Amino acid sequence: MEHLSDLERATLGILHASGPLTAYSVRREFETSRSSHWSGSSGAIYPLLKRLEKRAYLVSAPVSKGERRGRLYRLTGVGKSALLEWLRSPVEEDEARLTYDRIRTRVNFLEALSPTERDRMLDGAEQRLVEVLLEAQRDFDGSDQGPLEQLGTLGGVRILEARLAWVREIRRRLADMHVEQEQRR
Amino acid sequence: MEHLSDLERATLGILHASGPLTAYSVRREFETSRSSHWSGSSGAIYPLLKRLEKRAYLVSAPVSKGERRGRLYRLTGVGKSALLEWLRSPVEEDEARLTYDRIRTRVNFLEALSPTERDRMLDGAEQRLVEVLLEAQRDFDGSDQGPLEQLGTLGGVRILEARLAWVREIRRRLADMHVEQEQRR
DNA sequence: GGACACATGTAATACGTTACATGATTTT
DNA sequence: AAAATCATGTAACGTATTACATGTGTCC
Repeated sequence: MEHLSDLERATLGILHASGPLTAYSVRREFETSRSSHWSGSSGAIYPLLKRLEKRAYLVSAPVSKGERRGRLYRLTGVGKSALLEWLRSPVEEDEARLTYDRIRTRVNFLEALSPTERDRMLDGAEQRLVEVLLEAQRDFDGSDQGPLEQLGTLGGVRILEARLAWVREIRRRLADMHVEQEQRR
Repeated sequence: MEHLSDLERATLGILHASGPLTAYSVRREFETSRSSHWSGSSGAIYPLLKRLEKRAYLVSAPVSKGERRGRLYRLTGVGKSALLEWLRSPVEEDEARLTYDRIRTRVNFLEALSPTERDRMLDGAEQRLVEVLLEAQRDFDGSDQGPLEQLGTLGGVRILEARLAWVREIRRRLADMHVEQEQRR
């Protein structure tokens, strides 16, 4: 059964949810999904699909839309089993722990900046988060997703809300710290 | 000035915050940090430090603790400038958007499971999130970090809280949906 | 003195990104 | 007819992971 990467598993999931797709359509799913950190670059997807087909998770059939060559990829029984096995497997600690947040990465080194610069950075972060949150909320509200597929999108919204609240919280904390320092003088 | 990866920037930040360090100590910062998605493997860190030294962001001097060979890496002016340039640069949309959450990746494909299996998966996710959140809160409370370094840790806590609340929310939603379906029969 | 953690490093491997090449289809 | 977009793919590149090799210091 071997090991599958998250990108590979997500690809199996997309193929399961959205039926047979061409490589290009798979790419677009990743490209347009706002809550994916994968770019869906062709250099990633095309080799990945070939890989998965060689391992029998997928089969492809040539498709002729007009003159265009192309292959439609479809999940095999093996592929579906692998997807289900993953989804049914116990959630590991790493899955709960591991997150990646580039704003948090910056915040970790806030110390290197002056108080003014810190606030400027956090202000910028706050603005971006607001922008992105609005987008995500629009995606969620005016979505053609079913109630189940929406749940992932909802997670994206909730996490953005939390990140925004957090940035605001630390701006307040820093402002308070600054006031305290002033008073101590 | 070239392009630096996030891991490289984080390394500069660590070196700035914690003074001269050996490669091993840098590794441990990543390994023990619960809110980093980098493993801090030696195969990543040793070449990275060499790379940064070759590009003049760092300098190293041999250190002799007992008989042990080793090199102590220290930030140069160039390195500090690069760090500050990064921290001062406007926050980009991608930094607000891009997050990685393996539980959300799973949830996106919940549809493939039966209602019972869905709940089992979410229950497992909830338990893991509780575990990890408790750890993170302990880290935050009993921490020897200064108030500024704590802010990143706080972000980790806040995001975990949000992810946990989200998982609980979708469990409720799914339960409600299920009840509705029962009633409709 | 044996076991184990500390510490430094390299090699093989895998895989995602960027950039590029190519051609079909649609739009203007 | 030219430009833009759709679509498929490859090649070069960088870099993170895993596994391994090696040796030191410490604890029992």
